[in-house]
Amino acid sequence: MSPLRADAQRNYDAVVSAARAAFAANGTQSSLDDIAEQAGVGNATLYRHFPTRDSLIVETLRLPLAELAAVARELGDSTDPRAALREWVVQLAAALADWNGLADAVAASLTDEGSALRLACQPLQLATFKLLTRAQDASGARRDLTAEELFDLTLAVAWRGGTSRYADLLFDTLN
Amino acid sequence: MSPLRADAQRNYDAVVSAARAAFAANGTQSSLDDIAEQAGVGNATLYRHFPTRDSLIVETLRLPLAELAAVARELGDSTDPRAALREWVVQLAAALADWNGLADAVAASLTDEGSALRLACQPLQLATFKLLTRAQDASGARRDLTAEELFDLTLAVAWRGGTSRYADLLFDTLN
DNA sequence: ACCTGAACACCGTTCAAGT
DNA sequence: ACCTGAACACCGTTCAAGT
Repeated sequence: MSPLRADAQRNYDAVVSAARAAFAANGTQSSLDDIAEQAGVGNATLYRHFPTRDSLIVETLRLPLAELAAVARELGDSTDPRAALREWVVQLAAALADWNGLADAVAASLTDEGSALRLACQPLQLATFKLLTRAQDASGARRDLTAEELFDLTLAVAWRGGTSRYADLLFDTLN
Repeated sequence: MSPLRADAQRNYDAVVSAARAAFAANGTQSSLDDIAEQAGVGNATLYRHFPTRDSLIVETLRLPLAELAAVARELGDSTDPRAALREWVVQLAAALADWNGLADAVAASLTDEGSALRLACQPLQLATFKLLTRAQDASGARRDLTAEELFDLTLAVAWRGGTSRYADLLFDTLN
């Protein structure tokens, strides 16, 4: 929790910026050595700050995750729980499809107990649970579907591109 | 098309056997060097016979692909086109989920023009088209869904394990 | 404390040399 | 014709040496 030394902070930020650019351009499987080089930093410095690829992905996802959290809060107040759930699925699928390989990374993290990415996704799973339950209580979604299943299927939609077409098809499943 | 020399044929078969065992145990991303070693063959011999990983996967899939083709033929004669389509989706998803990484390999091959795996999957896509069209003509499936979309979504179901639960949920989309 | 380049083990792919 | 081990370039990860 102690603040980083100034040069360490600079390196940290440079790595995160380079990682974001590399992930956007070449997906989350981008070479970590390349990212370190783009950041103008020794490769071991990257590992010092981010011992796992997941931990680096999580840091680059900070903003999108915050945005999704805001979306979930808004939708939780909607007067149309069914429409709110639809919108959530669409936005979640789109966000998880933003970078190539991200859906794979998230899916793998779900079975990796200590993963930082898994931890970072828990708010998304919780939001899915809340919005699904609310829709079910308003008879806006079938009762035999669990939040785990819906999150998993949304992830699968993201894996195939995260288009709203597929998200809509998935949503039609909820009737 | 000329037959292989006897020792070459032996090596070929040994590689395919070792690949099948490795794919079943560790997924389709198994190390090719390991497979060659397990087969008791130099690594370059593996490459001589299978210039790409996809081509090796296709050869190991020969039997399951033939079985799926037989299933498709049977279902094409069913008197209940809607039930037949459901069964096809369930079986296709299960087959594509049989090995870890197989769904990823197939998905990647779809955008890889010269892939042997893409070619090998074309009969599956054609069967999906035929069975979907037949169900649609019998008012057993929504008309706004294309065979490409259904195949793609079935692949996504396979990616998440290929359980019949998910295949059923996907099927409920077809109403 | 933090950084660095090099080392290590691994992988996919290619090639010169063998029979 | 076919096989082989070694070579090459690459990657993730770790470590001894620096400041």
